[in-house]
Amino acid sequence: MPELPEVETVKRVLEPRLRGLTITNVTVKRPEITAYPNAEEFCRLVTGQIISHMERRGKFLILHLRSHDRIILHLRMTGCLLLTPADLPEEAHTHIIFSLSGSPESLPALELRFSDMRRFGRFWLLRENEADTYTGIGKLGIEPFDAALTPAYLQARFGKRRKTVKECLLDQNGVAGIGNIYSDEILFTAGIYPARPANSLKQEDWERVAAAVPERLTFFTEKNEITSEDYLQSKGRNYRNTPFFQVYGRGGQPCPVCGNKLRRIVVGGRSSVYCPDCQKSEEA
DNA sequence: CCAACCCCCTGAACGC
DNA sequence: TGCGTTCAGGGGGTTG
Repeated sequence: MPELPEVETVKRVLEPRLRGLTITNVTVKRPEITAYPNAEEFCRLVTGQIISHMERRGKFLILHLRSHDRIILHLRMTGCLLLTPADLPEEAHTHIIFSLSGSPESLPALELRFSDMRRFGRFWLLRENEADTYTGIGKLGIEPFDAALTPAYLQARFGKRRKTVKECLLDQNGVAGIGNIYSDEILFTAGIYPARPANSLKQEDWERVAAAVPERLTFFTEKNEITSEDYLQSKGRNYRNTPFFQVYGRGGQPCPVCGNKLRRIVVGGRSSVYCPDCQKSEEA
């Protein structure tokens, strides 16, 4: 499910509450979820470790441990991370449970639970200084809020490619964190037809894309803001920014800018919605 | 290098 | 009602 704004929201909700907690036990119910090392080894290495802080990189979450080992995870399509009192019933499709200690004694014991209906999500554990040849984080492109995200960067990276501009935005090794929803939203804001070949974009087009990427991702991240109580209450699935989508999932409805009908097409195998009038296939 | 497929999984929505 | 098909916001792998 989640793209950068959702992963960032998970990080913002959980990070302050996880800091300093000790992982006293780990239960892995579906061994395939731990991509590296194997489930048994994963549990052995994680047990007893203390969480220092949490980070997001692209759509990955990284739990930094005080030992400088780190737990890395990717939610993929339906993964969900919940910090919950240990006595609450488990969500369906709960595959990994981290028992935690260290919260104030007045509060009930906590668990960090990973549930994932489609089981595409993955966990990794990397020891301090262990080379990361497993997760793909090392190949990720720049963060969307990095000052390095300039029109020149995009043009240099994608300007000669024949693939569509939408596929370029989805390429995690160019800019990390954009998925199918926000690529549509970004291209709508930039006024660019999603199936346009990247090598047909002009300087001014890349300028609009470079501006729209951080602007839209910031906007949708802020719309997702949620208290940790509401986050838990909604099972981590209350993405409150969805009413603010301008085009995603709105094929056939009126364009929020010009009122003409939004159209749905397939680009790079992904469903894509755009406004034929606001996003011309060629610049005038 | 690239495009065009395949795979991983479950569940919701839709058509007949 | 039931059954089959299609689709879903993630990524990776193989083939030609």
